[in-house]
Amino acid sequence: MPRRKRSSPRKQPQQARGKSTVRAILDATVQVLEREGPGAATTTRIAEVAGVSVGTIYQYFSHRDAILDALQEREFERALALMQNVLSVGNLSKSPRETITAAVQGLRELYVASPGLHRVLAMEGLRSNKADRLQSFDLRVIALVRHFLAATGTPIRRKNIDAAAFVAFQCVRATMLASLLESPAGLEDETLVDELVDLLMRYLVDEKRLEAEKANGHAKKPASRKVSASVE
Amino acid sequence: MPRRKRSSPRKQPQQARGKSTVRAILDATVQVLEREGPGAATTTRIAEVAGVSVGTIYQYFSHRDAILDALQEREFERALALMQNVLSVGNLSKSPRETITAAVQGLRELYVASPGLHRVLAMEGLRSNKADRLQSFDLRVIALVRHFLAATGTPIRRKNIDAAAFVAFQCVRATMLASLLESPAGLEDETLVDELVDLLMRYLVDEKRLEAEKANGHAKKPASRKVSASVE
Amino acid sequence: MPRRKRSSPRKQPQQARGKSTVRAILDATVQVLEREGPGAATTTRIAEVAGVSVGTIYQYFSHRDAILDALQEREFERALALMQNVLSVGNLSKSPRETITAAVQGLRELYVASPGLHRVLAMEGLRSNKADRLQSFDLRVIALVRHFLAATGTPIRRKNIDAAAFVAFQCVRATMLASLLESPAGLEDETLVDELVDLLMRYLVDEKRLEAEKANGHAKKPASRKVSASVE
Amino acid sequence: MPRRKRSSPRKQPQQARGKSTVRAILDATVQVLEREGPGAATTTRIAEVAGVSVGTIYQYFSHRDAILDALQEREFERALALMQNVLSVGNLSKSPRETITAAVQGLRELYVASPGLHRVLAMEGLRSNKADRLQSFDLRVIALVRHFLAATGTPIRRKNIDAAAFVAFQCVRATMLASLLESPAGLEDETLVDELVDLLMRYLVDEKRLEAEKANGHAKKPASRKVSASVE
DNA sequence: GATGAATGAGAATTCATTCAT
DNA sequence: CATGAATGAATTCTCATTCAT
Repeated sequence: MPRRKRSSPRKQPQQARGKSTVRAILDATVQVLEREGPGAATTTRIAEVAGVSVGTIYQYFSHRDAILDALQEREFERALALMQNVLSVGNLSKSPRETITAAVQGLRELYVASPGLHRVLAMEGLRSNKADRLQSFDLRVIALVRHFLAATGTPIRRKNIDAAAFVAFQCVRATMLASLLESPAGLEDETLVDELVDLLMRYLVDEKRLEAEKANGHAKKPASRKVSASVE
Repeated sequence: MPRRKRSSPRKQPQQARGKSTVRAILDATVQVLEREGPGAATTTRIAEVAGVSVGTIYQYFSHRDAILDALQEREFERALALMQNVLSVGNLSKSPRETITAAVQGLRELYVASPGLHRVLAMEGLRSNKADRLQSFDLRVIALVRHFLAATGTPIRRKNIDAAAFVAFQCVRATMLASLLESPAGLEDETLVDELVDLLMRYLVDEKRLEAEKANGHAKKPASRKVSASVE
Repeated sequence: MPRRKRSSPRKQPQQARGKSTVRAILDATVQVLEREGPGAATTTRIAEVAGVSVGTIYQYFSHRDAILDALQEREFERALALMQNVLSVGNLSKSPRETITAAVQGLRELYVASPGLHRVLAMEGLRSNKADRLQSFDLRVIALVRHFLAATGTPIRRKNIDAAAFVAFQCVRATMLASLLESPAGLEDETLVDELVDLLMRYLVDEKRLEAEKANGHAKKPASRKVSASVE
Repeated sequence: MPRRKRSSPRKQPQQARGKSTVRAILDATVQVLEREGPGAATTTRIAEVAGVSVGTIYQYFSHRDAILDALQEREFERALALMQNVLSVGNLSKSPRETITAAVQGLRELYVASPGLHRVLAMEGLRSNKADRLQSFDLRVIALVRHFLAATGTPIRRKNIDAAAFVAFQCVRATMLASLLESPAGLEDETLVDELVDLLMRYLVDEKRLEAEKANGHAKKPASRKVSASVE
């Protein structure tokens, strides 16, 4: 009886063995996705590659999609960790362009590492509007960014930070994914990063004010407003 | 015992009846997609809604996906027609921002008209790398844009026009689709268009030079270079 | 939406249950073939009769025809076992006519046991030129026969043993099948066997020399030539 | 509504146009069978190749299988004409071996001309036990043969002429078909004919008596018994 | 008579999920 | 806990046949 959706939450692995089994399943899924394509990622095949039986999968995941959910979660965590790293205190002194470059570069590495996975995650995202999951990720990133902006005083051109974050996120994500899947001629990796960085800089940062402030020796008090965002 | 797969190219409707049947099938598909979601778009359901039998579908489409291909083609045509209209001679005098706004606005209407369809088209695009189809669409749009740019002399900031077109296309497409499907709070329709227009303007157009030229009374000879693209 | 064709090699039953399931499927197929005719042998009906679900069939057979292939293999094995028995060492002293009679008689029993099956196997043989499968069977039988001939010193009239084996095989097979399916008046079972035996004797064996040798007290050294075949 | 079997006998073409249409359909069927294989011989494809519409086929044939029936009839007629020719009065003086060779040779030409057709006819023969059709053909051939034998006085070894005719027919048919479809190495066309002729001669003709009679100057009165058949 | 669009029952095949061992 | 054989609903696609034009 396939595809019956039940919400009985599966056991959270509480033992070491469980943890490694879950990881094996997730890794197997990614491997299958990368090497054999989305069509091959059946529960049976995943179990095979993971070295367990189908039954075992259902010990840890309530249904097939839960595997993908977990994978998405994992990718979110990685992206978040990346952002946290890029926006960490140690980088407060970097220029906005440097910071953005680091972020885009980092994200690109995430995508390059497993394009097949991201392809499927994107498909799943389209298939089932799991807004909440994405939402929470968004919120965390935005919080991170806001914090960083406040700390560095980077002058932001956008009024509506939420909208800007959404737009920026979609642009980066879509462009990377598409370039990875289509690999269009004349769009080498560096070009891609350069274009995206430039796009983000011009879209997000008020470069005029940035230079002024730089010249000014950072005279402005960046933390004086919760978020220094304005258009003009 | 039907088993063998033969990819007989399907009949092009030669009678008036056939034409309308094809349209009925396509429309039914869109309708199902919009009202019942991607999962409901089975050949049986489509036939049902179209008021024909399954067999009839296969008179005109070699396999289920061919319906989606046709639908994509149709949307491409519409988008192309839109662009052609926006970039038509009558609009040569419009400002770049006005032109871009018109384009984005128009595309948005296309997406709003059938978000479910575009969702599925996006999914299909991810599933099967049909680069060629997209490619030909891209090329035609780019040709259109190049022509327009050359005619109006809009100063373009990007060096690599192909890359820029690719990035711009992905940004607009992804953002629209996502905003339609997720309808995130605080991102109303006008906001979306505004953000995208601004993004495109800043990414594509050399606004400094644009203003200079405007002040200059268009002294520059725009057609003097094949494509007036430069960064700075 | 199952669509993609993947020819995953099916599992070899590793548990006792699997073995008996495979047998159940094969037996059910034969039963359906015999009782309901070739047209009734759909996967669904076979599963029904076998007391399993369709899915189970596909655990062990990659596609419908694979069932028939397996059945053919099984019949080949049986025929081979029969021949091995007939041509065994214990029968070296039997006269050629006795040996041929035993072979034909035995084959007839195989056909009589499931004429419907052999009908379908013949049809399949015509439909898809699976030369290799037949070839390997042929070769094994021919090897068997050559060996026996060499051991008994039966004088063979044919020069071209391969051609003769082919012709003989086709004659026996076709005649039996046709007589079973058409059951023509005046061709009772014994008549059929008699006719075939006589046909084979006269076609294959050099009876003149046979008698001479018999009179001679088997003075000839039969194994002196690899195969004592000659015309005249 | 496929495969509904009705027995409304279609119109016999009474006009010239009808005749040629029927021929076109039959020829198209053979052509498709030969060039595209049994699987391609759908009514639609046949109509296409014949240059008519499907509807037209049903004007002359009550159902698909009727086309094959007609084709079988046509082949039967050809075979019969061949036999009639071979066994004609002009050939009374030929030796039995010459006559048989001519017959086998002629049949082979029939098979070689359209092996694909004969393959399908054989399959159909297996599928639907249309004993009567075959029967009437058999009877006519046998009558022909009996007549010839009586006229020439060829001494026949078989007691049961009907059984012998059946066996001989099956042997020739099966061997030819199989050799055509499998084209086994080492069985060239002449070999095949030689083997079959020898097989038939030894199976059917009493060669000892034949030579005796020849030496005797045909002293025996061949017509003295209705059929001069005996086993020794 | 001819046409060919429409029909729809029916066939093969897939794969998420369960559960007895 | 793990296993993997069994399940069966659901899906795609075919093709002989009909009948309105």
